[in-house]
Amino acid sequence: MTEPRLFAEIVFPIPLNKHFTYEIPENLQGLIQEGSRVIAPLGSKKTTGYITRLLKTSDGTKCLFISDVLDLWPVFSAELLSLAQWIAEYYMTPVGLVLDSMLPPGMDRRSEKIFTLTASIGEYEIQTLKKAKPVQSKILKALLVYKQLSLKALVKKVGSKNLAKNIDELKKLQIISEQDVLHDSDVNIRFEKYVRFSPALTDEPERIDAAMESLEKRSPKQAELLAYLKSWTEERISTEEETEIRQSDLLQVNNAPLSALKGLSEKKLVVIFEKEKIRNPYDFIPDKPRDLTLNAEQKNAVDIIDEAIQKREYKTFLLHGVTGSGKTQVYIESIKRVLELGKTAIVLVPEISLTPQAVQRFKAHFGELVAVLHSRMSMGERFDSWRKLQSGDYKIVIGARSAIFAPMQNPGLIVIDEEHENTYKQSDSAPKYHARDNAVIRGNLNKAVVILGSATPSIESYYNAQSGKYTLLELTKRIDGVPMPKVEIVNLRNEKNIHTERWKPVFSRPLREAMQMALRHKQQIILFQNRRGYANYVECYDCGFIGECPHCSITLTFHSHQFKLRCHYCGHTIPAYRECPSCGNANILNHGIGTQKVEEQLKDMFGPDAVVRMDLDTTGTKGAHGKILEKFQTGEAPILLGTQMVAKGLDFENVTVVGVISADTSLLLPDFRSSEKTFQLLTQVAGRAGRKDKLGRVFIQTYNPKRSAIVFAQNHDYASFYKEEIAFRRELMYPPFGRLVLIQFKSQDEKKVVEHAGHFCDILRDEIGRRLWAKNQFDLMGPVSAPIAKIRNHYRWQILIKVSKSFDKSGVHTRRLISDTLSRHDAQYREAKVQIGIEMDPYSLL
DNA sequence: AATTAAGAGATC
DNA sequence: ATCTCTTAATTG
Repeated sequence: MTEPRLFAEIVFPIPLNKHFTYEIPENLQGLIQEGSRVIAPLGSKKTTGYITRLLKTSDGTKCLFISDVLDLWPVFSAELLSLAQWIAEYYMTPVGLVLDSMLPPGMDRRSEKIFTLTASIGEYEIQTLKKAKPVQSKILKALLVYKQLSLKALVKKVGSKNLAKNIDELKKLQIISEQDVLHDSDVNIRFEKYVRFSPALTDEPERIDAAMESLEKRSPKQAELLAYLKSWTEERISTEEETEIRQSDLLQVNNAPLSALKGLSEKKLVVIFEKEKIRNPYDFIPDKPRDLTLNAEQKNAVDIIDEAIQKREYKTFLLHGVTGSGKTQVYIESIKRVLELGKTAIVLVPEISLTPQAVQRFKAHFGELVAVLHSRMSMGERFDSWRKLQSGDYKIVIGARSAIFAPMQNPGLIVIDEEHENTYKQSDSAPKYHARDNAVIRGNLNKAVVILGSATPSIESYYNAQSGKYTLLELTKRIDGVPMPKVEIVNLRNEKNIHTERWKPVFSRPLREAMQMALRHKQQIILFQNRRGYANYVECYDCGFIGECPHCSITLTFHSHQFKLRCHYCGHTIPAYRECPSCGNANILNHGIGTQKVEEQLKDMFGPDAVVRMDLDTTGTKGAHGKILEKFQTGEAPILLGTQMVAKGLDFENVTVVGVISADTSLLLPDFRSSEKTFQLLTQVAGRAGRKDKLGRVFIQTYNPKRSAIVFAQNHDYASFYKEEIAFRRELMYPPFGRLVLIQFKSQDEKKVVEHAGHFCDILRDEIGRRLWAKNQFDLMGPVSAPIAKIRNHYRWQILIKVSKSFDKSGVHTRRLISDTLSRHDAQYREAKVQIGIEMDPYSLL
């Protein structure tokens, strides 16, 4: 009796919104499940694909066999598969790409065609061919030298592109042959060699001594190794630890050559074996846990959260706690409850605050159960974390946004720390998802509790808490009774010399005086300026010429260190102007303030060693981040200056003065969220001041002292800020009342971009028009040139769609509208030259 | 006549 | 995404 035939639906990690049906060969039946990774022939080669569904019958006519299965267990659980489906639909991204982004990079495998010479060909034959078939002659020559080459390598060696026909001819003549070779994955399990006594010897310890004696004379090194291994083993047995020793350690300690060990192994005295090595960049010994005594508010929050945890139901909490109110303690306590139920936990933090210190804090409580996942780890490190999470060895993951896809078994709790942070929105590559929103979906699928924590919740989340979608928990007091810092607003317009000086002052008098006072008392200072480089832009005083990037339509930023002008979008760098390239005069002005300029002035005022600067330019190398913070922590440098990086989660006891050099940098951006962002930033920065018994002072410098984002931040008044902001959002139908979709058009050809954007918009209007029931529900903005009209030589245009959420709650209508428009536009106007990108719920409109 | 460059179409 | 096939332009 033959087994019934089985089929499977597969998606591939390619930008193609389609699945394929394959047949499962008999020998793989039972090994392939929904969520498995397989190798299957696609087009002319084999590729890694993901099984989304098992089928009893096939629909199509053509149907190939799956070649192989890649893992013992499916890499995607049923819940992750569902989550991927949801993301694919909501963000209008092919499922294959979504699934791909859920795995650590480097795991997939693909095949490649490799060509080899089959006939014996020499210089003579190659020369003969040269006239009639020069390309074929070149192919043979390359193969003669390199023996075997892939198509890609062949193209490179030969120097021409379309080799297919020539290769076909050579194949027919049986001069060359091709082979489909399956490549290994880029990342693999790493093994390490270990040594221990042979089992026979451990039973009869006296034989060890006998062996040592007999080796003493002729092989002293071997005897030495045995002696060391013996004492090692005895010590290990007494502490009930594993008795094996890492081969490299054993050899290094005894300064012995590998051959000595080999000798012992040949005599069957020791066994050398391989063990998996887990690559973990956070492999330090955990600290002692900090005191976890909770205050009344924290305890109350934990109790309410715990109630939901015990019910094993989905529920989302918004934990609104002022800076320094101890939200992390609430997380840790909640995680403990979840672990007790045999469940696991996911903790998301913004990428920049994923410091070793932050990880250390969780490791102190959960030790070896903690895994870390973020994009700055190496492939091997991510792969190992991922595997041990899947196997259940790790119970907790701390990671950046993509850790929301961690392969946890039975997650019971998902924490999103600083939930308002825009780093949770992926906006550069597909899928353009929001990790916080995905967390809520995943929580639902896994019946897990979700905690969104923030001192300054996003307007959307707070609204959800108000309307009952989330449950609001508040922490209004700082731990240990530390008072909120006193915030002073400094109106820069009142600062003297502003009109007589060409350069606007960096430091106002009040801030300067407070800094001097703090330094005198050996206290520390944190300064915040949300723009790196030296100056915003350079301008010629005489003719008005402004330095701009030739590839992107933005001004160049002056970096005084290297005396260069740099584009912050594409990195284009040119020497700074000594005289104006337009009029030739040497009257170049630096406008605006960057961290470098601030640093320079600080060094002038307080000496060259007083400041450490932390921004993208100084934290480029590995470990630089930690070194800078250490310099500040030890008090070596009393002033820490930086961009956003210094605003987040840093706790230093001795900081009494915090200064915001310019609050206007983020306030004046053309973005409906600019005042929300400013409020959040100022509140976060202010939270860095004052610990324990020292009262902190915060100075906010601005030219717009009346702006509500600034005034409310001064008073630590989230409620009033929310009230004002939500009214504005409601009136203009911005989120959370409306849904935004950004459609971007990109091309090197400016005319084409404009044309396509216009055409797309026409169809969009037409599509809206034919939906009579939807009339006036969609608001179109554009097409317009994007705020940054050109990046890396690509011109950018955009259309913004705004739709009321009360009309289209789940977004189906909007997605339908867009996909209909897309297919019509594609059909009439198919041109690869213009890229169209669709982003749901864009975070930045820039 | 052969090669090269560019565009369209399909992938089970 | 990546490969293959088609078509038209380029070249000696």
